[in-house]
Amino acid sequence: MSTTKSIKPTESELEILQVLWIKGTASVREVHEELLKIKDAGYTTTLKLMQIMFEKGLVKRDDSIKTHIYQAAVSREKTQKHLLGKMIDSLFGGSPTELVIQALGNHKASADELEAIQKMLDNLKKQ
Amino acid sequence: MSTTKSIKPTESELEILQVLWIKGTASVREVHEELLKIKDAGYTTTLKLMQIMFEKGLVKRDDSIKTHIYQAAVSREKTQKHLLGKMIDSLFGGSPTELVIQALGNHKASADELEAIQKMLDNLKKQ
DNA sequence: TTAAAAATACGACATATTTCGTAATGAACT
DNA sequence: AGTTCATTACGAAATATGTCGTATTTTTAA
Repeated sequence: MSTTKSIKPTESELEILQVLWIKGTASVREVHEELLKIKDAGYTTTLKLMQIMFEKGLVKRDDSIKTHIYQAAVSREKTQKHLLGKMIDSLFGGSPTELVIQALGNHKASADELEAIQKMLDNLKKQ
Repeated sequence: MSTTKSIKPTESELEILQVLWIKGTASVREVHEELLKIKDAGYTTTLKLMQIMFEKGLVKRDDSIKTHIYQAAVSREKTQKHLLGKMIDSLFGGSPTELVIQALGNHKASADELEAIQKMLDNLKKQ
C-alpha cells in the first residue's frame, strides 16, 4: 500500500513546484525570482504560498538556518501520474488512449519524439 | 477570429459537462440524478451550479418551458484540447511527447487501443 | 552595540467555488 | 379556486485560494 495521499497542487502551487523540481533546492527568494519571470506577485505572497505548501506536505524545508531552504516533497513523476489519471477520468471517459490520440493530434512532435513514442509503443505491444 | 474565451471549467462544472456531453440535452433533475451516482449533493446545489455555468457561457438552455433544458455550450474536444494544453505547459515542460509517454506507461491499454495509437503515429510520420 | 537589511510570521482581506435553505413561481389536479 | 408538487430564483454561508501589509526575528555590517 503506497501512501497515496491526495496530491492536488493548485495552479500557483504547481508553478512553485516547477521551480523546485528544476532547481532541486531553493530559498523563497530564489523561487520568487523565478516566478517573476512568468507572473508578478509580491514576495510575501510567494512566501505564504510556500508556507502553506509546507503545511500541506507538498514541500520539505530546512529551517535550521536563517534562510529556509525548500525542496519538493512530491515527485514530478508522481504528480504527473496523479493529475494525468484525474484528467483521464474527468475528461477522457477513463480512456488513456483517447487522451494520447488527442495529445498527438493537437500538438506537433518532432521526428525524434515520434520515434520515442514508437519505441514505447513497441514495448507495450510485446507484452 | 474564433472567440476562444477562457474555457476553464472547475471540477464540479466538469462533472456536469460530462453528463451533458453524453446526454446531449438534459434538465437539472436529470443531470442531478446522474451526479448522485458519483457523489452526493443537494438538488439546489446542482441547480445553482448550472445557473452559474449558464452565466459563464459554459452551457446553453431553453427556458421557454417550465423545466429548463440545458446543453453544453463548449465542445468536449475543445475543452479537452484546452485543458490538455494547459497541463502540458504546467506539468510536462511543454512537451506533449512526455505526456504521451507517461500516459502510455502508467495506464493500461488494450491491443486494439495500441493499434489505434499506432495508426495515429503512422499518419504523423508520413507528414 | 546599534542600525540597516533580509527573512519569516501573522493576520486580514479579496475572490472564487461549493453548498444549501427558503421563497417565489408555475403547472397539474382535485 | 385552492392545494399540492416540481421547479427556478435568490441570498447567504462555508471553504479554498491568492494577495499583501505590517510586525517580528535574525543576520550583517558599520
